[in-house]
Amino acid sequence: MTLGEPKQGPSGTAAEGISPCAACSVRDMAFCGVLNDEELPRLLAIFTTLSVEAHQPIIDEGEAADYLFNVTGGAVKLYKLLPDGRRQITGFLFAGDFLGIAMNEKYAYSAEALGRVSLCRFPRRKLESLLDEFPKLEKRLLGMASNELVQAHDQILLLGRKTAQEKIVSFLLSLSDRAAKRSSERSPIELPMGRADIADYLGLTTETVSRTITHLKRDGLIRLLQGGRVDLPDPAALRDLADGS
Amino acid sequence: MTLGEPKQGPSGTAAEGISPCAACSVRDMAFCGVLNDEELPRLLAIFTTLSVEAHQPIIDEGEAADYLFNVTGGAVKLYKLLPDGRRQITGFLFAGDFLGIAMNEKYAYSAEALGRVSLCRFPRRKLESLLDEFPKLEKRLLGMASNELVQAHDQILLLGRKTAQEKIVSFLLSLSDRAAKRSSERSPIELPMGRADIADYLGLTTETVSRTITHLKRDGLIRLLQGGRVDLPDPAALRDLADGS
DNA sequence: CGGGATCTTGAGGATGCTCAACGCTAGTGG
DNA sequence: CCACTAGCGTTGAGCATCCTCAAGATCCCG
Repeated sequence: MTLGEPKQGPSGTAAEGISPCAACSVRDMAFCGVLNDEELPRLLAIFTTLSVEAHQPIIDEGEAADYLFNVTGGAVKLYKLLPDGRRQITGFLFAGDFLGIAMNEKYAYSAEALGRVSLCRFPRRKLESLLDEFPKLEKRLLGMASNELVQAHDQILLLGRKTAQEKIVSFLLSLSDRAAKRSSERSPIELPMGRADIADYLGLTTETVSRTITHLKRDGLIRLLQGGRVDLPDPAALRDLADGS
Repeated sequence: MTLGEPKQGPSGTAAEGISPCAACSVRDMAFCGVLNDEELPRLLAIFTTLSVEAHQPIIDEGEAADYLFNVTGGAVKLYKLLPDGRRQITGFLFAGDFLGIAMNEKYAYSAEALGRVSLCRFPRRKLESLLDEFPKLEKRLLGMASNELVQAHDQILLLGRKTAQEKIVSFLLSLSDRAAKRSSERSPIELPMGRADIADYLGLTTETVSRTITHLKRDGLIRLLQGGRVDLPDPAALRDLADGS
């Protein structure tokens, strides 16, 4: 089972009556942002909002890709597994990110809620019909896919050729950059994921992640705050560390 | 400079007069395949064919992404560099593959011809206009971008969590699969790239690539033939090795 | 047939992993 | 209110995989 229907939260009721898009804080960042107020109802008609509790699955690799999602709040991890249990996290999603571009009838990876997550869920067939109706929607998705590919190649460079410290620093900076795009503060940054998730994202072990963070802390390059928040006092120095220059 | 104009080969003349698409062996696999004979002239009007000699650059990371390409023959490597010279090859392209989806005004990586390469070159602006005219073209590109994302995530899993042997075996199998799609034989496969390129693609060194190949050879899992060709006598056994099961 | 590049093989070493113990924190229930 | 516990993070010691450095083998092209 892909999505636990019973876990559908109380926000599902918000879809009745008033438009959830009106109050949506990520509408401009998400792909829906290209639709104007007259076109939006066509989109509204096909999606439902829902929320998923922490640690609950959202999609499972290999299942039929019947739904696509927009993350409107919270954080999501995407991952793939090898038969013996080794895990690679392929990405983290935050508010405004789209879930499901990378598919092929079947989902290419699994997704799980990091904390409580709010989502808009679109039936793929219906969304594809809308793409025919609104070419600018399709153009937007193509642009987002292109951006995701650029990021994927950055991650490939990181995994293939960077040291543990460069990986950690690159990771922190990318979180900082993405927070800035969501018009949050650039620093301190939130770390909604645990050390094991960071390790599986960067191709390391939890021990190495922990040690490297301790090292950065001792060098005064980062500061650990309450609630898993991290302060980056000298972003410029970190940028240099991130690619070994 | 992105593309050495003087290197433009004699095939450039083929664009005058008869359609190069009529004789194109990869038309069905490439994105042009969705256009019928009446629509094709609109595409013909905007692109030029050219060939690039071995080891010559095709695009450079960071340059303005003014052109997109279709590979019609030969092989191409895509790569990114770190400031200190470390290199990560992010992919190899063969006949029928599209070059340039992953961009953002600027190219996200560099591309270089492995041997002599034949290309169709499209000015991006003009191609984007055509996308408005032919939505099915845009749909096809979105589908290709989606496929590329799936493959990128496979590569991320490989780089983050696979051993040297699993990486090599996965690589050989993926070449075999892609050759099969181009309706070539599934085995033996061609290796148009050197050991150093394979190493930079898999996040290894040339020595480790060489040793691992030697090891596979001793175990009878592969056979090295003339001209850098490799025979895979037992694909099923290799599939098991590829993901550690 | 010669020479440069590429590939292979070997020995030693370093980065990051494995295995293990300890500390911290938050949630729980008495 | 506090002891208890479970999960997570940190630290340490030893080790394995893969890298580095080096030399020899092979191939390819002139």
